[in-house]
Amino acid sequence: MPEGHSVHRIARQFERNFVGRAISVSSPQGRFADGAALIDGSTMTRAMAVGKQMFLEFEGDRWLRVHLGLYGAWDFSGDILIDPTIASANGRMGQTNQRGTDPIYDDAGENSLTSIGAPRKTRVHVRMSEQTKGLSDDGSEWPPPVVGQVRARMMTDTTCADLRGPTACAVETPEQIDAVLARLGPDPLVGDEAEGEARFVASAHRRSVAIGQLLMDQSVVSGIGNVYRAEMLFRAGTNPHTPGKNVPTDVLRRMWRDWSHLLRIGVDTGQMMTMDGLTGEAWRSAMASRDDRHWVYHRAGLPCRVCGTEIVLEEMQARKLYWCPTCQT
DNA sequence: CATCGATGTTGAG
DNA sequence: TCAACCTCGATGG
Repeated sequence: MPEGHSVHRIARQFERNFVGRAISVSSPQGRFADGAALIDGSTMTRAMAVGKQMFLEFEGDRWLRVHLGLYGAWDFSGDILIDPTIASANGRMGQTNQRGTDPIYDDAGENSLTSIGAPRKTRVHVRMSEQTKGLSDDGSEWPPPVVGQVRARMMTDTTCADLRGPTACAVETPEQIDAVLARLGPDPLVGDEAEGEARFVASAHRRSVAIGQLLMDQSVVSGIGNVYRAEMLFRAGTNPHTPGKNVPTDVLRRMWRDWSHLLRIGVDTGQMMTMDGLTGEAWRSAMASRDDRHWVYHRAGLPCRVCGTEIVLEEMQARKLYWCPTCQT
């Protein structure tokens, strides 16, 4: 699954295009039929993301909770108002293309609304005028045909969002939502940031578990996944195996602030930009392909960009962990 | 065209 | 600790 930044971007799309409107909710695939019936036709009143969880509030004290899991994704089509706080275009959010970006929101240009040769999977269609109402600019119908397994479809008069492959998609009560929220660690984009920092530092510093595991623990800090974990540990110069209690609190504070920084960049650009210190040719080179965009992630056996040591690949909690044994001590 | 692996979590054993 | 979930781009034949 996309890490925390993508979920915040998706929540912003719902905020802009669905909140305040009556939503037709269905489950073309059928597996969400019961839940869909509970909220079908009601007005969405709020959309929010906390870490990798998204919460959509409907009138009548009903919430839809969605977690994309490893390969879930949302497809948006129809009229899409682009949130000014995020970059261009529209289409599929969540999964990433071969270049490691959110294709829909990649502001590199290729997938923008005005571009040609957009990737096959990108469903870019914006109604241009009354005359073409009911039709999209790519010639497809309205509502869009269901393609493949669509767990949930949410539609306003003009905008459609299809959900596929989620780990969680359930209508819940405010109490159930509170219970989920209570289990989540702080998210730099939710609530008071200084308070979040204090919570993160305190909970990480009291644990004997490796910091590499703590960063991935959604009850310690929300939204970090396997890519950001590896990159943050490299940026902090920290050995992933260091017990949380042995990581100096000032280093933990720097890690929290780094996460806040990286998350904002991710939300703004739709890319997991972790080499933001680079400029000019170095940046262009780093952005050229997904495998060239990170300090250590997906670089097993390659020389460390800083010291030349071979990047190590090991398994930590059944997830691949990449790190530089020389730079991270 | 078949198979693999992935930015994740849950629950069984 | 590991299988299941159930999607799709990448990879190899």
